[in-house]
Amino acid sequence: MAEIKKRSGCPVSSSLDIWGDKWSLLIVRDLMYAKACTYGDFLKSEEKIATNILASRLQTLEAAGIISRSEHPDSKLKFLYRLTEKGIDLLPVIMEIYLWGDKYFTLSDTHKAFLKEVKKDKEAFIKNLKQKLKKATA
Amino acid sequence: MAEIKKRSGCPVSSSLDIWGDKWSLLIVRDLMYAKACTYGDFLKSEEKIATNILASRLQTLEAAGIISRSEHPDSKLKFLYRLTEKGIDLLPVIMEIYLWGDKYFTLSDTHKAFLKEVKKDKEAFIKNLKQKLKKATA
DNA sequence: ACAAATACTTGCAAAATGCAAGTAAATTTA
DNA sequence: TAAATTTACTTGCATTTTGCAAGTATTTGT
Repeated sequence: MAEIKKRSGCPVSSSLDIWGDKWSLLIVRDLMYAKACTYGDFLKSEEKIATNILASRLQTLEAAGIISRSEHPDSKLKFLYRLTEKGIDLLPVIMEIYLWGDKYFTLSDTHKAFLKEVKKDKEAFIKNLKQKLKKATA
Repeated sequence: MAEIKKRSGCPVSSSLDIWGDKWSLLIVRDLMYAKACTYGDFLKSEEKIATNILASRLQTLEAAGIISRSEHPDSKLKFLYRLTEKGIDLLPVIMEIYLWGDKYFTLSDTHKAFLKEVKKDKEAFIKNLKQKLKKATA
């Protein structure tokens, strides 16, 4: 893994240096829903990430301490990826992106329903989900 | 401008399709501080964006309705870029990135001071800044 | 009239992305 | 128990994006 170079001391810039691309936050999104995913689970996502890109992003995110990789209880063939606490802390970012998307895109009924829930009480929703995810931490 | 292709119906994915790269949100960040920037102003930022990339991103962001381009009152040579309301609505996203960065990077005193202010009352800070930016809208 | 400023554009090399196929180990199936 | 399948990747290659340096056209200031 080539280490990540910081373009500046700005925390926004440094954050984007790590996960500022079209795929990283989708991996985080998947883990936010699923709590734990295998490599194959990520490949199944609607956006169809290429397998080499997935491998590369998983490595970067793990190196950055945002996700963890551990053995699957059922099989030595599988591995489980989860959010670390640092990764869980990206949840507010993801949620604000969802809310922006809610305002400026036409959403499916599923997403509409999800965001209706979120908007009822954003803080509570995030807090609750954070707790659930924290319990699943390896 | 090639139009932006959506990878899926997920609002997070669609958002990243527009501004999910290492530069777009830094442009938004600059406008959040400065209210209005010229092309040259963006080039002066610490991260040193390449001029062709800047031109490309400004076009994309304008096409997406996130920023506006208008004439400079002082000179026909200059143009002013500002956030539209859609762009201003990205502020919560940026602020959550700031807060994540605050937790996981070592910050300069300037950034520390800034984030201390934010954390005193996040909602109020965002609301206030939104209003200020809205007044500056072209 | 000439030089400087401003907002880009262009050309090219390097890096990242995307696609398809391949590999190695573990597990399931016949 | 041997063969087929599953799983997590890796590899090779074409395409796209990025980054750097230089160039251009218009306007402004001297």
